[in-house]
Parts: sequence; C-alpha cells; structure tokens
Amino acid sequence: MSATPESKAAVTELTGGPIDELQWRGLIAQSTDEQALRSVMAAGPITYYCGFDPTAPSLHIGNLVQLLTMRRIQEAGHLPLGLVGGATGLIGDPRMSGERVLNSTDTVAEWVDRIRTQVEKYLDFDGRFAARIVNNLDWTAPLSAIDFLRDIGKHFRMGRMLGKETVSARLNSDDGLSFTEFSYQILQGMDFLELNKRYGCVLQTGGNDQWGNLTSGTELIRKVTGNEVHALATPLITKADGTKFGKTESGTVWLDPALTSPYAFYQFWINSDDRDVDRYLKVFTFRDAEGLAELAEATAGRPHAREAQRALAGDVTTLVHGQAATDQVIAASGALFGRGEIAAVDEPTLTAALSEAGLTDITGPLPTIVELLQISGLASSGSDARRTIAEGGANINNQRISDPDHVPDVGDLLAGGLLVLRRGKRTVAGVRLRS
RNA sequence: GGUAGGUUGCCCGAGUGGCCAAAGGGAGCUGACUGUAAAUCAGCCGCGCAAGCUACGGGAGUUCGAAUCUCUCACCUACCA
Repeated sequence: MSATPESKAAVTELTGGPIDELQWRGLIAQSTDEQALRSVMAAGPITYYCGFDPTAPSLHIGNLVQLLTMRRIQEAGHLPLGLVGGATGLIGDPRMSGERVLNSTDTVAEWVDRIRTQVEKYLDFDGRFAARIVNNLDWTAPLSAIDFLRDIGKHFRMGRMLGKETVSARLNSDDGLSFTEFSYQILQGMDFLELNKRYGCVLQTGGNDQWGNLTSGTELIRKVTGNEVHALATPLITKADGTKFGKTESGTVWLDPALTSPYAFYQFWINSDDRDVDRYLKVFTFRDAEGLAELAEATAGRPHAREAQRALAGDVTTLVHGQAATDQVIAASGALFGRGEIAAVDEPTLTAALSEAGLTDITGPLPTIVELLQISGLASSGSDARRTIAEGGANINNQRISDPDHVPDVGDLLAGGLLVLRRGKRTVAGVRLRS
C-alpha cells in the first residue's frame, strides 16, 4: 500500500551516502559532527530514530518532512525506528506560545494509535533494513520517580537545561513554565539513551526547532556510556511570501484524509508559489536532480503550464493518499478548473469533485444566487454575497451571474441535480437538489 | 498604595459633542492582466433588498444629539513609593 513501489526496490545495499542526498535536497539545517556521522554511516547500516508526539489526532505536512527524511535514510540502507511519543505526548514539549493544556491519557492513547498507523505508512517493514515502531511509554511508564531522579536526572545540569532557547524564553514570559514541560527535554534525552541501549541507535533526526531536544539525548548518551552519537536537524520549511508553511485558510494541512480531504491536500500543493516549488519538490518528492532540473526549466520557460506544481501535487498526494485518490482528485480539479464545458463532465467525477470541494444538499424550490452563495459557504452573509455578485465574482456552472435576484432554472441542474458555484477564480462549492 | 495616560472595526492606528459605520495602513475579498503563481492597477471590505439596525472595554448618566462629556467597574501602560 506504499505509494512509491519503485523506491522500495531501491532499498538494497549501502549507497553513496544519505548525507549527500539530504544535503542537496536542502534537508540539513544543522548536525552534530557531520564527518563522523558520514564515516559511521559508510561503515555499515546504522540504526536511527525520529519521534512523533501525539499532540493531535493526525500528523500534518510539517511532519511529512521527517517521515520522508527517515524514508530516504532507510533507502540508503539504514534501520529506522519510528517512535511514537506515548509518554512525551502526556507531558508536552514547551512552546513559545505558552503552557499547553494537558490532554487526557485516553485521548493521548487514541492519538498514539492513529499516529503509529500513519508513521508505518512511510517506512518499509520488510527486508534487511526493516523498520520498527517503538513507544516511549514502554520504558517511561515503569520508571519510578526515584529511579528517574537518580539514574537520569543526575546527568542533567540545570544551567544547560535553562539555557535552551524555548525554556529561557518561556521563563521570561508572563506564562512562565511548569516543571512538567521543563522536564520534557529529559524525557526525550532518555528516549535516545534507551534506544541506544536497546537497539544500538546512534542517530536522531528531527526538525530544527527540536535541536535542543536532540542534543539533550546525544549529551546524555555521552555522559552515561561515553559514546558519541549523532543528531541531524532538518530546516523549517518556509514560504517565499513570508507566511507560515503548511497552513491554509481552513487551518493545518493534515495527513488524515478525514481532516484534510485529498482534494484540499492536492489544491494546497498545486497552489505553490513558483519561487517555492523547486524547493518543495526536493523535500517532498523522490524525484532526482535530473528530473527536478527539467521541472525548474519548465517553471522558468513555460510558467503557465505549471508542470512543477502539478508534479509536486501529484507526487505528494499519491504518497499520502494513494494513486486512486490522486487520480480522482486530478479528475475533479480538471472538471472544476478546466476550460471545458462543465456539463460535459460525467456525474461520478463531478460528484466526487464537489464532495471534495464542499457539497451541500438542498430541497424544495431553487433559491436565489444570494442564498446559494450563503448556503454553500462561499459567502458569509447576504451582504457579502451581493457584494461578490456586484463585483462580478459569482458564477454558476462557470457562467457569471450579475443579477442578485437570479434564480437558477431546473434546466441549469447538471447530472445528479448538481450546481457548481464558484466565487472568484478558485473557490468552488457544490449544491445538490434533493427531491 | 499615589498620580498620569490608555482600552476604537480581523490587526495596527486617527478621531475630544452633530458633517462618524468612524481617516490612514496592513490583512482579506473581487475585477483587470494571467498560469488555480507572484507582482501591479482598480474597486470592495459591520448586518440588512431597503427603511433602518447594531457598533468605538462593561454598566449607568448628561444632552435634541456622544466614540467624543460625567460617574462607576474591569483591564493595560508609565512615573512616583
């Protein structure tokens, strides 16, 4: 059920080196001794890990960077440990924005299951470099407070802990910082130590914002075992316009199709800025340098074709939601944004497209365009709807409507009793008349 | 605890009795251009078809009339201690 079977086949022997690969893809923000890491990796398969905390019912596209980084390293011939934070999720990583509200243990347990399933999708559990899923609750829960303080706590120095960027920022904020969140870095450090003991894990990867937590583990291992282990941080993914990556008007772009529909997911990627798309292709797809050069050329020479955006959206959607969902979404997007006659689109495609975009069932006589815009959620109020119409931004079945009192005719209904409403260039919604 | 200043629409910020649904900027929306991109230009940007209604921290007043004046409560800031 993995999205790229051909890349699975690539999991064979040690190759040139994942570090070079990660580097040209722009995936290394900082690392511990890189030369040492290179030679360790060249000497044979290593075991590495990356953790995912259950802070939500699903992972999001920010986590995808980590998942794919793990995957790339596995394909280069190393053994991944996917860690789900059953324990750390109960504590909460300190954020700049203030103290977290603790989630109930039941909630966290449920999210752990969901997230484990998601992580599993991106790793290969067969063959010589088979992945393994671990849960830090397994070694954290049995630990007594006394053992924790004596065996682990003794290795952590307050000065070092207080110096962490987020910790000091929080201490200086009005919110302050609870002991609970302050302890988080110890737990994460402990994970690395535990995985080092159990599986010989020598590398932790993570986002650059996790750097403090990553090094917390490398330092703990050095103190306890005297061994040098490594940490590798991926950069924060940015957008050329300066806004936050991974958000849309409706919020976070989740990996769970129930939270972000495959259609919305695909639309997110296809709307990528020209200035960002090449970088995203490197980070989020498995295309090689040659393929990316071609796409970069396409963006420069034939920007209107949007080849790079299509490639990006297609690849990532396939990776996350599978080929079938992607085919459907591409057909849907084509139907809604295509130049062709919308009435020519077959009913299943149209229904699927509108379901993805947002479909509302109505009964009774057909309402006016003003009401339709409100019912479908395209306009927030009657005034808003009228304004849009006056501005020439309201369309039914790709026909501009300029009369606010316009009522669509039964003859306007497409197959299945559907009407395609569009506000402006790219906001589409459907209404279906149920008799 | 004392004194002074502040709290305006999604955000910033003008406005000190009628001309204020409230300047200006940002965000956002729409159009033109176009490529479901960016930039640019233009329009829009509380609710209501409208009459009108609701709004300038909360409450109570003064006035024909208040975002603007008075009282009071809450919160924030600065200086004093």
